[in-house]
Amino acid sequence: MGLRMNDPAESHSPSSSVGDYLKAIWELAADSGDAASTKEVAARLSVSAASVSNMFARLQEMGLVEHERYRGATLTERGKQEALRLVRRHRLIETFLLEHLGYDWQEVHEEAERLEHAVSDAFTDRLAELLGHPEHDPHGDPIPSAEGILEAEDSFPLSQAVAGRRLRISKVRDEDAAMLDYFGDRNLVPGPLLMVREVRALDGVVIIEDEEREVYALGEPLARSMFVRDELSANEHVGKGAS
Amino acid sequence: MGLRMNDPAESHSPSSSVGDYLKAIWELAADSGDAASTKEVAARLSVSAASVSNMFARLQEMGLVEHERYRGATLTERGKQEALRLVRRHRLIETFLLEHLGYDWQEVHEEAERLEHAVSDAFTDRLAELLGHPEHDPHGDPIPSAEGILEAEDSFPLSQAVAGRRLRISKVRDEDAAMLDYFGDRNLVPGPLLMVREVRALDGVVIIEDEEREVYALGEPLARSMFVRDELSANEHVGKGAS
DNA sequence: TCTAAAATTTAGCCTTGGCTAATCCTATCT
DNA sequence: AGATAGGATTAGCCAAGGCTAAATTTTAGA
Repeated sequence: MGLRMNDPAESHSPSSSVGDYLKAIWELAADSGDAASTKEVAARLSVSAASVSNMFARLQEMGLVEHERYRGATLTERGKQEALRLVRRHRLIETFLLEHLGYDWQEVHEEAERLEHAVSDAFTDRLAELLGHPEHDPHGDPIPSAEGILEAEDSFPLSQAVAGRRLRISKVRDEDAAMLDYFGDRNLVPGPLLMVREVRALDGVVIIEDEEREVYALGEPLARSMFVRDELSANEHVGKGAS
Repeated sequence: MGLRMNDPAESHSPSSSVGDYLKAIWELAADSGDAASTKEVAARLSVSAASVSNMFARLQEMGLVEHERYRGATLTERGKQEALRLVRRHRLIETFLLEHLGYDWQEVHEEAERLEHAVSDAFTDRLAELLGHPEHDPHGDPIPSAEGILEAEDSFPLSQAVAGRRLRISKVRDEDAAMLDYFGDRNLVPGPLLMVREVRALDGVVIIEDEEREVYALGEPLARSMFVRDELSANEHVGKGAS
């Protein structure tokens, strides 16, 4: 944008495009564990693979990702912090839209996606205060702290549950509006307890019962979009430490 | 960026740059009455004159301004509506930042300037509802309606007042942070009544007294930044209709 | 009226972030 | 091992919006 500067540290806050890439890489790493491939990022951002390839090189230049040719990109520490800043903004903004402006689940994502690039850190922190410093957004996703720390994740998709367990819904995927609606209409939102009646390997259907004894059979796509946490509180923390 | 379309009507919402130009032209027209010159717009947007010249041509192309070479630009009806949409957003956002997020006068402008390009009309209208459909922002500036109608302006700068009049502060210019602070600290904000003690042609100093009998001598720059309205309520509405 | 200063426009260049088409790796299948 | 499909990269292009320097038009002063 015209401002010349040789400063190699480039402390500008990244453009909105750059931020979108960082967030996409972060999200992909979060659930595939691995480096984000050109193709995955392209799909997520609705952009051509060539553009992604191009941007990977620029992000590397800026010190935001590590990129080995033909091998995908992973965030550097700085890249991760930047991504988390955006995630924090996004989730706080979503919370605000849902709780104070009467948005419904589907409308929220798009608006937050635009706003997260326009607000300052000062705005974000004051918004957090207005909202009472929530630790999760209404989907159940944890909100990174202002210092860029994200709560460790101990939930797993309902599709991996075992029958007979008591579970608590921790979050629902916010990618598909129709699913969000389905869950929302039935009060299958973060918070309530569930009982797992059956997990059918045959077709991936999971049968659950909620606290009102209502029973639902969820097909695999739905079961993969609902995340749950084991409900056994403070007694089973063995075998998770080392190994 | 990249979406091909021949549609001459170009119903895209304008880019943030285009919006900035439209708003600048609108604001300049508002207080100079005339077409906005290249130089004025350049100064207001901190951009080179060449860039403005360039953009004037593009805005003309888009049907947003009327531009005669070497003669400045004026908004078309469409351009004006677009500018008013942004002004509405800006003023509602400022109101929200001041009233709900604890911003102070100086911080507000910059944040609103960025946000006004990122929010949707839906957001704007819901925000208006949250705020109770205010008709003025905290500076005293009227907020255009969702339909793009702006209240007629009947205030004038204090520098044009005459001694002995009772006036009500209707707004303060929000361009200079130091001035805003000066006014804010002394509760010279939209609302209160003033008595004009003296208007000194010699040096432009205006001497006023507020409702607490506090007396202030304001130099011309300050007096030009405070806008007032005659306080004589519902008896003098003659000679304003036709003619 | 003529001329010089000021404002405006034009020309030519840059960066960001897209795109398509062509080429190049990698990995997989036979 | 070798052929080949599919993902990744490169090459070359585009538009938006900036910039500076040079040219042009207006305007104001003598």
